[in-house]
Amino acid sequence: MVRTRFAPSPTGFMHVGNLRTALYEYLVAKSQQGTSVLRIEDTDQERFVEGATDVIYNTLKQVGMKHDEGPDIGGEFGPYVQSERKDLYKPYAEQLVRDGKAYYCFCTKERLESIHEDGSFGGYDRHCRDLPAEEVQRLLDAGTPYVIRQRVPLEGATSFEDTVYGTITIENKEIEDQVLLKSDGFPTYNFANVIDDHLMNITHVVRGSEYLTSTPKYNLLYEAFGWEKPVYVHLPLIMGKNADGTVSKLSKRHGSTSFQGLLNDGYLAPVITNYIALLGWCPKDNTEIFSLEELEQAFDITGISKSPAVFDYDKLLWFNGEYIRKMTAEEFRENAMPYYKEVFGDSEKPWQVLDTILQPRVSKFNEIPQLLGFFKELPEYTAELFVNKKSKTNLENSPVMLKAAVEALSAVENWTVDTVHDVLINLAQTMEVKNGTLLWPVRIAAAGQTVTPGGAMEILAVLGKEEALRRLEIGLTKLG
RNA sequence: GGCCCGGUGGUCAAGCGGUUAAGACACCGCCCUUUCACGGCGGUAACACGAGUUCGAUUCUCGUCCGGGUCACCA
Repeated sequence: MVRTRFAPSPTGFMHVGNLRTALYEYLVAKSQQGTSVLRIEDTDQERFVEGATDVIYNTLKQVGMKHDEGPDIGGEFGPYVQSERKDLYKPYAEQLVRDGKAYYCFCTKERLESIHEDGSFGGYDRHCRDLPAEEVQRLLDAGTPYVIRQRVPLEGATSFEDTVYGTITIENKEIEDQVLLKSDGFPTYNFANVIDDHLMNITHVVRGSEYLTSTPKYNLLYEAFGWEKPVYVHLPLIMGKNADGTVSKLSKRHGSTSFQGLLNDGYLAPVITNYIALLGWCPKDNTEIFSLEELEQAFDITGISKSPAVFDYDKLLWFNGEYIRKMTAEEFRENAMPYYKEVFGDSEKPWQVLDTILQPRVSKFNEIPQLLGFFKELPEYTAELFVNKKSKTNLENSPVMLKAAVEALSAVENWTVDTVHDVLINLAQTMEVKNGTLLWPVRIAAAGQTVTPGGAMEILAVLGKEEALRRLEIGLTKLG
Protein backbone atom coordinates (compact mmCIF):
# COMPACT_ATOMS: atom_id res chain seq x y z
CA MET A 1 0.00 0.00 0.00
CA VAL A 2 1.50 3.27 -1.15
CA ARG A 3 1.31 6.17 1.28
CA THR A 4 2.62 9.62 0.40
CA ARG A 5 2.46 12.85 2.28
CA PHE A 6 2.36 16.52 1.46
CA ALA A 7 4.12 18.35 4.25
CA PRO A 8 3.99 22.09 3.69
CA SER A 9 4.91 24.62 6.28
CA PRO A 10 2.30 27.33 6.70
CA THR A 11 3.92 30.36 5.15
CA GLY A 12 0.77 32.12 4.04
CA PHE A 13 0.94 31.39 0.35
CA MET A 14 1.26 28.39 -1.94
CA HIS A 15 4.23 28.62 -4.23
CA VAL A 16 3.70 26.81 -7.54
CA GLY A 17 6.76 24.68 -6.82
CA ASN A 18 5.09 23.61 -3.66
CA LEU A 19 1.81 22.96 -5.37
CA ARG A 20 3.59 20.91 -8.00
CA THR A 21 5.17 18.80 -5.26
CA ALA A 22 1.74 18.35 -3.69
CA LEU A 23 0.34 17.30 -7.05
CA TYR A 24 3.02 14.71 -7.71
CA GLU A 25 2.76 13.31 -4.22
CA TYR A 26 -0.95 13.01 -4.73
CA LEU A 27 -0.52 11.42 -8.14
CA VAL A 28 2.13 8.98 -7.02
CA ALA A 29 -0.36 7.76 -4.43
CA LYS A 30 -3.52 7.88 -6.51
CA SER A 31 -1.99 6.30 -9.58
CA GLN A 32 -1.36 3.27 -7.39
CA GLN A 33 -4.58 3.31 -5.37
CA GLY A 34 -2.57 4.67 -2.48
CA THR A 35 -3.26 7.07 0.34
CA SER A 36 -2.22 10.69 0.51
CA VAL A 37 -1.63 12.40 3.80
CA LEU A 38 -1.53 16.10 4.61
CA ARG A 39 0.79 17.07 7.42
CA ILE A 40 1.43 20.61 8.55
CA GLU A 41 5.06 21.30 9.40
CA ASP A 42 5.01 24.23 11.75
CA THR A 43 8.06 23.54 13.85
CA ASP A 44 9.42 27.01 13.28
CA GLN A 45 7.60 29.09 15.85
CA GLU A 46 9.29 32.27 14.73
CA ARG A 47 7.73 32.04 11.34
CA PHE A 48 4.20 31.37 12.45
CA VAL A 49 1.67 33.11 10.19
CA GLU A 50 -1.96 33.55 11.19
CA GLY A 51 -4.43 31.85 8.85
CA ALA A 52 -1.70 30.24 6.81
CA THR A 53 -3.06 26.72 7.16
CA ASP A 54 -6.35 27.87 5.66
CA VAL A 55 -4.46 28.90 2.55
CA ILE A 56 -3.23 25.32 2.28
CA TYR A 57 -6.68 23.80 2.77
CA ASN A 58 -8.27 26.19 0.32
CA THR A 59 -5.69 25.63 -2.36
CA LEU A 60 -6.01 21.87 -2.18
CA LYS A 61 -9.75 22.20 -2.28
CA GLN A 62 -9.70 24.50 -5.30
CA VAL A 63 -7.57 22.16 -7.36
CA GLY A 64 -9.60 19.19 -6.19
CA MET A 65 -6.87 17.23 -4.47
CA LYS A 66 -8.59 15.34 -1.71
CA HIS A 67 -6.15 13.98 0.83
CA ASP A 68 -7.18 10.92 2.77
CA GLU A 69 -5.77 11.95 6.13
CA GLY A 70 -4.93 15.32 7.59
CA PRO A 71 -5.53 17.83 10.37
CA ASP A 72 -8.89 18.84 8.93
CA ILE A 73 -10.27 15.35 8.39
CA GLY A 74 -8.37 13.25 10.89
CA GLY A 75 -7.02 9.76 10.43
CA GLU A 76 -5.49 7.04 12.54
CA PHE A 77 -1.98 8.50 12.54
CA GLY A 78 -2.75 11.92 13.97
CA PRO A 79 -2.26 14.50 15.10
CA TYR A 80 -1.20 15.82 11.72
CA VAL A 81 0.16 19.14 12.86
CA GLN A 82 3.71 18.97 14.11
CA SER A 83 3.33 21.57 16.81
CA GLU A 84 0.69 19.28 18.32
CA ARG A 85 3.19 16.45 18.25
CA LYS A 86 5.91 18.46 19.92
CA ASP A 87 6.44 16.27 22.96
CA LEU A 88 6.75 13.17 20.89
CA TYR A 89 10.08 13.99 19.28
CA LYS A 90 12.31 14.60 22.27
CA PRO A 91 12.30 10.99 23.54
CA TYR A 92 13.44 9.83 20.12
CA ALA A 93 16.29 12.30 20.17
CA GLU A 94 17.26 11.17 23.65
CA GLN A 95 17.14 7.58 22.57
CA LEU A 96 19.67 8.42 19.90
CA VAL A 97 21.89 10.07 22.49
CA ARG A 98 21.78 6.92 24.64
CA ASP A 99 22.67 4.84 21.62
CA GLY A 100 25.60 7.07 20.78
CA LYS A 101 24.04 8.28 17.52
CA ALA A 102 23.50 11.81 18.76
CA TYR A 103 24.91 14.15 21.38
CA TYR A 104 24.16 17.26 23.40
CA CYS A 105 25.62 20.46 22.09
CA PHE A 106 25.94 23.54 24.25
CA CYS A 107 27.48 25.87 21.72
CA THR A 108 26.07 29.37 21.76
CA LYS A 109 24.72 31.08 18.69
CA GLU A 110 27.61 33.52 18.89
CA ARG A 111 30.18 30.75 18.82
CA LEU A 112 28.47 29.13 15.85
CA GLU A 113 28.53 32.38 13.97
CA SER A 114 32.17 32.98 14.73
CA ILE A 115 33.10 29.66 13.14
CA HIS A 116 32.27 31.02 9.74
CA GLU A 117 33.39 34.56 10.19
CA ASP A 118 36.51 33.89 8.17
CA GLY A 119 34.30 33.11 5.20
CA SER A 120 35.07 29.41 5.27
CA PHE A 121 32.42 26.94 4.27
CA GLY A 122 31.25 23.76 5.84
CA GLY A 123 28.99 23.08 8.75
CA TYR A 124 29.35 22.70 12.47
CA ASP A 125 32.87 22.04 13.74
CA ARG A 126 31.76 19.25 16.10
CA HIS A 127 32.99 21.15 19.09
CA CYS A 128 30.73 19.29 21.53
CA ARG A 129 30.81 15.91 19.85
CA ASP A 130 33.19 14.35 22.34
CA LEU A 131 32.47 16.22 25.53
CA PRO A 132 33.16 14.02 28.57
CA ALA A 133 30.02 12.52 30.07
CA GLU A 134 30.57 14.30 33.42
CA GLU A 135 30.92 17.63 31.67
CA VAL A 136 27.68 17.03 29.77
CA GLN A 137 25.90 16.11 32.99
CA ARG A 138 27.25 19.17 34.77
CA LEU A 139 26.07 21.51 32.02
CA LEU A 140 22.69 19.80 31.90
CA ASP A 141 22.27 20.09 35.66
CA ALA A 142 23.20 23.74 35.47
CA GLY A 143 20.33 24.26 33.07
CA THR A 144 22.55 25.26 30.18
CA PRO A 145 20.59 25.63 26.93
CA TYR A 146 21.36 22.86 24.53
CA VAL A 147 20.46 21.27 21.24
CA ILE A 148 20.80 17.64 20.26
CA ARG A 149 22.93 16.93 17.23
CA GLN A 150 23.20 13.89 15.04
CA ARG A 151 26.50 12.04 15.34
CA VAL A 152 27.40 11.42 11.72
CA PRO A 153 30.15 8.89 10.94
CA LEU A 154 33.45 10.62 10.14
CA GLU A 155 34.40 8.18 7.46
CA GLY A 156 32.80 6.15 4.73
CA ALA A 157 30.02 7.18 2.45
CA THR A 158 26.26 6.95 2.39
CA SER A 159 24.35 6.27 -0.76
CA PHE A 160 20.78 5.68 -1.70
CA GLU A 161 18.69 4.91 -4.72
CA ASP A 162 16.47 7.72 -5.92
CA THR A 163 13.60 6.76 -8.19
CA VAL A 164 14.29 9.52 -10.65
CA TYR A 165 17.95 10.41 -10.15
CA GLY A 166 19.35 6.95 -9.62
CA THR A 167 22.16 6.23 -7.18
CA ILE A 168 23.33 9.17 -5.15
CA THR A 169 26.44 8.85 -3.02
CA ILE A 170 27.69 11.38 -0.50
CA GLU A 171 30.89 11.12 1.51
CA ASN A 172 30.05 11.09 5.20
CA LYS A 173 32.66 13.74 5.86
CA GLU A 174 30.52 16.09 3.78
CA ILE A 175 27.58 15.59 6.08
CA GLU A 176 27.16 17.91 8.99
CA ASP A 177 26.28 16.93 12.51
CA GLN A 178 22.91 18.54 12.05
CA VAL A 179 20.67 19.73 14.84
CA LEU A 180 17.85 17.34 15.61
CA LEU A 181 16.25 19.03 18.55
CA LYS A 182 16.34 22.80 18.87
CA SER A 183 16.94 24.62 22.13
CA ASP A 184 13.27 25.59 22.28
CA GLY A 185 12.43 21.90 22.47
CA PHE A 186 11.05 21.71 18.95
CA PRO A 187 12.49 19.27 16.47
CA THR A 188 14.08 20.57 13.30
CA TYR A 189 12.32 19.97 10.05
CA ASN A 190 14.79 17.27 9.13
CA PHE A 191 14.27 15.34 12.32
CA ALA A 192 10.51 15.70 12.61
CA ASN A 193 10.25 14.63 9.03
CA VAL A 194 11.94 11.32 9.60
CA ILE A 195 10.07 10.59 12.81
CA ASP A 196 6.69 11.46 11.35
CA ASP A 197 7.21 9.74 8.04
CA HIS A 198 8.04 6.59 9.94
CA LEU A 199 5.23 6.91 12.45
CA MET A 200 2.74 7.63 9.66
CA ASN A 201 3.93 4.71 7.57
CA ILE A 202 4.91 6.86 4.63
CA THR A 203 6.24 4.62 1.87
CA HIS A 204 7.16 7.18 -0.78
CA VAL A 205 8.82 10.47 0.00
CA VAL A 206 8.16 12.86 -2.88
CA ARG A 207 9.85 16.26 -2.69
CA GLY A 208 11.90 18.79 -4.60
CA SER A 209 15.43 17.97 -5.65
CA GLU A 210 16.82 20.58 -3.28
CA TYR A 211 16.67 17.77 -0.74
CA LEU A 212 18.74 15.40 -2.79
CA THR A 213 22.00 16.05 -0.98
CA SER A 214 20.47 15.98 2.47
CA THR A 215 18.77 12.65 1.98
CA PRO A 216 21.74 10.64 3.27
CA LYS A 217 21.32 12.44 6.60
CA TYR A 218 17.78 11.16 6.73
CA ASN A 219 18.86 7.67 5.89
CA LEU A 220 21.50 7.69 8.60
CA LEU A 221 18.70 8.52 10.99
CA TYR A 222 16.52 5.68 9.73
CA GLU A 223 19.48 3.37 10.18
CA ALA A 224 20.19 4.67 13.67
CA PHE A 225 16.64 3.79 14.64
CA GLY A 226 16.66 0.56 12.72
CA TRP A 227 13.68 1.67 10.67
CA GLU A 228 12.81 0.81 7.11
CA LYS A 229 13.65 3.59 4.67
CA PRO A 230 11.05 5.03 2.31
CA VAL A 231 11.28 5.13 -1.45
CA TYR A 232 12.59 8.52 -2.55
CA VAL A 233 11.18 10.42 -5.50
CA HIS A 234 12.98 13.72 -6.01
CA LEU A 235 11.50 16.22 -8.42
CA PRO A 236 13.28 18.62 -10.76
CA LEU A 237 13.01 22.26 -9.73
CA ILE A 238 10.83 24.87 -11.39
CA MET A 239 12.79 27.81 -12.74
CA GLY A 240 11.94 31.26 -13.98
CA LYS A 241 13.39 33.04 -16.95
CA ASN A 242 15.14 36.33 -16.29
CA ALA A 243 15.08 39.40 -18.48
CA ASP A 244 18.68 38.81 -19.49
CA GLY A 245 17.92 35.29 -20.69
CA THR A 246 19.36 33.43 -17.71
CA VAL A 247 17.25 31.27 -15.45
CA SER A 248 16.99 30.98 -11.71
CA LYS A 249 14.67 29.55 -9.12
CA LEU A 250 11.16 30.81 -9.86
CA SER A 251 10.48 33.95 -7.84
CA LYS A 252 8.33 37.05 -7.77
CA ARG A 253 10.35 38.93 -10.33
CA HIS A 254 9.34 36.37 -12.95
CA GLY A 255 5.64 36.99 -12.41
CA SER A 256 3.08 35.56 -10.05
CA THR A 257 4.47 32.49 -8.40
CA SER A 258 1.79 31.57 -5.93
CA PHE A 259 -1.38 29.69 -6.71
CA GLN A 260 -3.44 32.57 -5.40
CA GLY A 261 -1.47 35.05 -7.46
CA LEU A 262 -2.01 33.07 -10.62
CA LEU A 263 -5.72 32.87 -9.88
CA ASN A 264 -5.83 36.63 -9.46
CA ASP A 265 -4.10 37.01 -12.79
CA GLY A 266 -6.99 35.17 -14.39
CA TYR A 267 -5.70 31.64 -14.75
CA LEU A 268 -8.18 28.88 -13.99
CA ALA A 269 -7.41 26.43 -11.18
CA PRO A 270 -7.61 23.32 -13.38
CA VAL A 271 -5.36 25.03 -15.90
CA ILE A 272 -2.70 25.64 -13.28
CA THR A 273 -2.90 22.02 -12.21
CA ASN A 274 -2.73 20.81 -15.77
CA TYR A 275 0.23 22.98 -16.64
CA ILE A 276 2.38 22.26 -13.62
CA ALA A 277 1.71 18.55 -14.03
CA LEU A 278 3.60 18.80 -17.29
CA LEU A 279 6.50 20.68 -15.76
CA GLY A 280 8.81 17.77 -15.17
CA TRP A 281 6.59 14.96 -16.30
CA CYS A 282 5.48 13.70 -19.69
CA PRO A 283 3.00 10.95 -20.49
CA LYS A 284 3.95 8.22 -22.94
CA ASP A 285 1.54 9.45 -25.58
CA ASN A 286 2.36 13.12 -25.18
CA THR A 287 -1.16 14.17 -24.30
CA GLU A 288 -1.30 17.71 -22.96
CA ILE A 289 -4.81 18.39 -21.81
CA PHE A 290 -5.50 16.61 -18.53
CA SER A 291 -8.09 16.90 -15.83
CA LEU A 292 -6.99 15.86 -12.37
CA GLU A 293 -8.91 12.60 -12.74
CA GLU A 294 -7.18 11.88 -16.01
CA LEU A 295 -3.83 12.61 -14.44
CA GLU A 296 -4.55 10.09 -11.72
CA GLN A 297 -5.01 7.51 -14.43
CA ALA A 298 -2.13 8.51 -16.66
CA PHE A 299 0.53 9.41 -14.14
CA ASP A 300 3.61 7.25 -14.09
CA ILE A 301 6.76 7.84 -12.05
CA THR A 302 9.00 6.78 -14.91
CA GLY A 303 7.83 9.81 -16.88
CA ILE A 304 9.41 12.25 -14.42
CA SER A 305 12.36 14.13 -15.85
CA LYS A 306 15.61 15.05 -14.17
CA SER A 307 16.32 18.49 -15.52
CA PRO A 308 14.88 21.72 -14.18
CA ALA A 309 11.92 23.20 -16.07
CA VAL A 310 11.34 26.85 -16.85
CA PHE A 311 7.86 28.08 -16.01
CA ASP A 312 6.41 29.46 -19.25
CA TYR A 313 3.61 31.98 -18.81
CA ASP A 314 2.92 31.92 -22.55
CA LYS A 315 2.11 28.27 -22.49
CA LEU A 316 0.05 28.67 -19.37
CA LEU A 317 -1.95 31.33 -21.18
CA TRP A 318 -2.48 29.01 -24.12
CA PHE A 319 -3.78 26.32 -21.78
CA ASN A 320 -6.17 28.83 -20.26
CA GLY A 321 -7.55 29.70 -23.69
CA GLU A 322 -7.94 26.04 -24.54
CA TYR A 323 -9.94 25.44 -21.37
CA ILE A 324 -12.15 28.42 -22.05
CA ARG A 325 -12.87 27.31 -25.61
CA LYS A 326 -13.81 23.86 -24.36
CA MET A 327 -16.28 25.18 -21.81
CA THR A 328 -19.99 24.58 -22.20
CA ALA A 329 -22.15 27.62 -22.93
CA GLU A 330 -23.31 27.61 -19.31
CA GLU A 331 -19.81 27.50 -17.88
CA PHE A 332 -18.66 30.26 -20.15
CA ARG A 333 -21.59 32.52 -19.27
CA GLU A 334 -21.09 31.94 -15.59
CA ASN A 335 -17.45 32.94 -15.76
CA ALA A 336 -17.97 35.83 -18.13
CA MET A 337 -21.00 37.43 -16.49
CA PRO A 338 -19.11 39.24 -13.73
CA TYR A 339 -17.07 40.96 -16.40
CA TYR A 340 -20.13 41.74 -18.51
CA LYS A 341 -21.60 43.42 -15.46
CA GLU A 342 -18.40 45.34 -15.02
CA VAL A 343 -18.84 46.79 -18.49
CA PHE A 344 -22.59 47.14 -18.81
CA GLY A 345 -23.74 47.49 -15.24
CA ASP A 346 -27.29 46.28 -14.79
CA SER A 347 -28.47 46.94 -18.32
CA GLU A 348 -29.63 43.93 -20.30
CA LYS A 349 -27.65 42.92 -23.37
CA PRO A 350 -27.91 40.01 -25.78
CA TRP A 351 -25.49 37.98 -23.68
CA GLN A 352 -25.70 35.09 -26.06
CA VAL A 353 -24.15 37.21 -28.81
CA LEU A 354 -21.34 38.32 -26.54
CA ASP A 355 -20.68 34.71 -25.52
CA THR A 356 -20.41 33.73 -29.14
CA ILE A 357 -17.93 36.39 -30.12
CA LEU A 358 -15.88 36.16 -26.95
CA GLN A 359 -15.48 32.45 -26.28
CA PRO A 360 -13.07 31.77 -29.15
CA ARG A 361 -11.25 35.02 -28.50
CA VAL A 362 -10.36 35.33 -24.85
CA SER A 363 -7.49 33.57 -23.15
CA LYS A 364 -8.46 34.90 -19.75
CA PHE A 365 -11.84 36.15 -18.63
CA ASN A 366 -10.36 39.30 -17.21
CA GLU A 367 -9.55 40.39 -20.76
CA ILE A 368 -13.25 40.95 -21.38
CA PRO A 369 -13.72 44.51 -20.04
CA GLN A 370 -10.86 45.69 -22.19
CA LEU A 371 -12.21 43.98 -25.29
CA LEU A 372 -15.69 45.33 -24.72
CA GLY A 373 -14.69 48.86 -23.87
CA PHE A 374 -15.87 50.31 -27.18
CA PHE A 375 -19.45 49.19 -26.51
CA LYS A 376 -19.66 51.35 -23.47
CA GLU A 377 -18.31 54.41 -25.12
CA LEU A 378 -17.52 55.13 -28.75
CA PRO A 379 -13.78 55.75 -28.98
CA GLU A 380 -12.43 58.89 -30.59
CA TYR A 381 -11.37 58.03 -34.09
CA THR A 382 -10.55 59.66 -37.42
CA ALA A 383 -11.99 59.12 -40.88
CA GLU A 384 -8.73 57.42 -41.87
CA LEU A 385 -10.00 54.24 -40.26
CA PHE A 386 -12.55 53.88 -43.03
CA VAL A 387 -9.81 53.32 -45.56
CA ASN A 388 -9.04 49.66 -46.03
CA LYS A 389 -7.39 48.28 -49.11
CA LYS A 390 -8.46 44.71 -48.78
CA SER A 391 -12.11 45.63 -48.33
CA LYS A 392 -11.78 48.17 -51.12
CA THR A 393 -13.04 50.99 -48.97
CA ASN A 394 -11.96 54.62 -49.14
CA LEU A 395 -13.12 58.07 -48.15
CA GLU A 396 -15.35 58.27 -51.24
CA ASN A 397 -17.34 55.06 -51.07
CA SER A 398 -17.49 54.74 -47.28
CA PRO A 399 -20.13 57.46 -46.84
CA VAL A 400 -22.14 55.88 -49.62
CA MET A 401 -22.03 52.55 -47.86
CA LEU A 402 -22.92 54.04 -44.51
CA LYS A 403 -25.80 56.02 -45.90
CA ALA A 404 -27.24 52.94 -47.57
CA ALA A 405 -26.75 50.92 -44.42
CA VAL A 406 -28.50 53.46 -42.23
CA GLU A 407 -31.41 53.53 -44.60
CA ALA A 408 -31.78 49.77 -44.80
CA LEU A 409 -31.22 49.23 -41.09
CA SER A 410 -33.77 51.83 -40.08
CA ALA A 411 -36.47 49.61 -41.44
CA VAL A 412 -35.47 46.63 -39.30
CA GLU A 413 -38.15 45.84 -36.76
CA ASN A 414 -36.80 42.91 -34.84
CA TRP A 415 -33.15 43.88 -34.20
CA THR A 416 -31.04 40.71 -33.95
CA VAL A 417 -27.82 39.41 -35.40
CA ASP A 418 -29.80 37.45 -37.97
CA THR A 419 -32.08 40.23 -39.14
CA VAL A 420 -29.24 42.71 -39.32
CA HIS A 421 -27.17 40.13 -41.12
CA ASP A 422 -29.82 39.46 -43.76
CA VAL A 423 -30.48 43.11 -44.38
CA LEU A 424 -26.82 43.96 -44.85
CA ILE A 425 -25.95 40.97 -46.98
CA ASN A 426 -28.91 41.70 -49.22
CA LEU A 427 -27.90 45.30 -49.41
CA ALA A 428 -24.38 44.38 -50.50
CA GLN A 429 -25.84 42.23 -53.19
CA THR A 430 -28.19 44.84 -54.57
CA MET A 431 -25.39 47.39 -54.49
CA GLU A 432 -23.18 44.86 -56.21
CA VAL A 433 -20.24 45.31 -53.88
CA LYS A 434 -18.40 42.62 -51.95
CA ASN A 435 -19.55 42.16 -48.38
CA GLY A 436 -16.38 43.64 -47.01
CA THR A 437 -16.84 46.90 -48.83
CA LEU A 438 -20.13 47.49 -47.09
CA LEU A 439 -19.31 45.89 -43.77
CA TRP A 440 -15.93 47.51 -43.14
CA PRO A 441 -17.31 51.05 -42.90
CA VAL A 442 -20.28 49.85 -40.90
CA ARG A 443 -18.10 48.07 -38.37
CA ILE A 444 -15.69 50.98 -38.08
CA ALA A 445 -18.52 53.41 -37.47
CA ALA A 446 -20.14 51.06 -34.97
CA ALA A 447 -16.98 50.35 -33.03
CA GLY A 448 -14.71 53.32 -33.63
CA GLN A 449 -11.69 51.03 -33.85
CA THR A 450 -10.24 48.68 -36.44
CA VAL A 451 -9.83 45.58 -34.34
CA THR A 452 -12.93 44.25 -32.68
CA PRO A 453 -14.14 41.00 -31.22
CA GLY A 454 -16.86 39.82 -33.57
CA GLY A 455 -18.00 41.34 -36.83
CA ALA A 456 -20.30 44.18 -37.83
CA MET A 457 -23.50 42.19 -37.34
CA GLU A 458 -22.69 41.15 -33.80
CA ILE A 459 -21.57 44.60 -32.83
CA LEU A 460 -24.70 46.21 -34.19
CA ALA A 461 -26.83 43.65 -32.42
CA VAL A 462 -25.18 44.27 -29.08
CA LEU A 463 -25.40 48.04 -29.47
CA GLY A 464 -29.12 47.90 -30.09
CA LYS A 465 -30.89 49.67 -32.92
CA GLU A 466 -30.94 53.15 -31.49
CA GLU A 467 -27.28 53.34 -30.48
CA ALA A 468 -26.18 51.53 -33.61
CA LEU A 469 -27.87 54.02 -35.91
CA ARG A 470 -26.58 56.90 -33.84
CA ARG A 471 -23.01 55.67 -34.30
CA LEU A 472 -23.45 55.17 -38.01
CA GLU A 473 -24.64 58.76 -38.29
CA ILE A 474 -21.57 59.92 -36.38
CA GLY A 475 -19.46 58.03 -38.87
CA LEU A 476 -21.23 59.80 -41.68
CA THR A 477 -20.47 63.13 -40.04
CA LYS A 478 -16.80 62.30 -39.81
CA LEU A 479 -16.77 61.48 -43.48
CA GLY A 480 -18.76 64.53 -44.45
C1' G B 1 34.80 27.38 -3.00
C1' G B 2 33.53 21.84 -1.48
C1' C B 3 29.83 18.34 -2.50
C1' C B 4 25.47 16.72 -5.45
C1' C B 5 22.46 16.89 -9.89
C1' G B 6 21.52 18.27 -14.79
C1' G B 7 22.64 19.79 -20.33
C1' U B 8 17.78 17.70 -27.37
C1' G B 9 15.11 24.26 -31.15
C1' G B 10 13.69 30.64 -27.37
C1' U B 11 10.36 27.41 -23.72
C1' C B 12 8.02 22.43 -22.26
C1' A B 13 9.62 17.94 -24.25
C1' A B 14 9.58 12.58 -27.06
C1' G B 15 13.89 9.57 -27.85
C1' C B 16 16.54 5.10 -24.43
C1' G B 17 23.09 2.20 -30.38
C1' G B 18 21.03 2.56 -36.68
C1' U B 19 15.03 7.84 -36.97
C1' U B 20 14.22 12.40 -42.83
C1' A B 21 15.68 13.73 -34.41
C1' A B 22 8.40 13.51 -32.83
C1' G B 23 4.78 16.78 -30.69
C1' A B 24 3.18 21.36 -27.99
C1' C B 25 3.88 26.83 -26.82
C1' A B 26 6.01 31.12 -29.00
C1' C B 27 7.45 33.19 -33.85
C1' C B 28 6.74 33.66 -39.46
C1' G B 29 3.78 32.69 -44.00
C1' C B 30 -0.68 30.97 -46.54
C1' C B 31 -5.94 29.57 -46.43
C1' C B 32 -10.78 30.55 -44.24
C1' U B 33 -13.08 35.35 -43.40
C1' U B 34 -16.67 41.08 -42.34
C1' U B 35 -11.40 43.37 -38.71
C1' C B 36 -9.32 40.37 -34.89
C1' A B 37 -9.51 35.68 -32.92
C1' C B 38 -10.77 30.48 -33.58
C1' G B 39 -9.82 26.64 -37.13
C1' G B 40 -6.83 24.38 -41.26
C1' C B 41 -2.12 24.02 -43.88
C1' G B 42 3.07 25.03 -44.19
C1' G B 43 7.83 27.17 -42.43
C1' U B 44 12.29 28.96 -39.41
C1' A B 45 14.75 26.63 -35.33
C1' A B 46 18.00 21.61 -31.40
C1' C B 47 21.25 16.77 -29.81
C1' A B 48 27.00 22.27 -25.41
C1' C B 49 32.26 20.83 -26.75
C1' G B 50 36.39 17.23 -27.03
C1' A B 51 38.14 12.34 -26.64
C1' G B 52 37.05 7.04 -26.07
C1' U B 53 33.94 2.29 -26.73
C1' U B 54 31.50 0.43 -31.22
C1' C B 55 30.70 -1.43 -37.90
C1' G B 56 27.72 2.74 -36.14
C1' A B 57 26.74 7.36 -31.25
C1' U B 58 21.76 12.35 -29.42
C1' U B 59 21.70 7.62 -26.85
C1' C B 60 27.28 4.19 -23.26
C1' U B 61 32.29 6.03 -20.61
C1' C B 62 35.67 9.98 -19.33
C1' G B 63 37.20 15.09 -19.47
C1' U B 64 35.98 20.30 -20.38
C1' C B 65 32.49 24.01 -20.39
C1' C B 66 27.81 25.83 -18.97
C1' G B 67 23.47 25.74 -15.78
C1' G B 68 21.11 24.56 -11.22
C1' G B 69 20.88 22.77 -6.11
C1' U B 70 23.11 22.50 -1.30
C1' C B 71 26.41 23.75 2.62
C1' A B 72 21.19 27.24 9.43
C1' C B 73 18.78 25.98 16.35
C1' C B 74 14.50 27.67 7.86
C1' A B 75 11.59 24.45 5.99
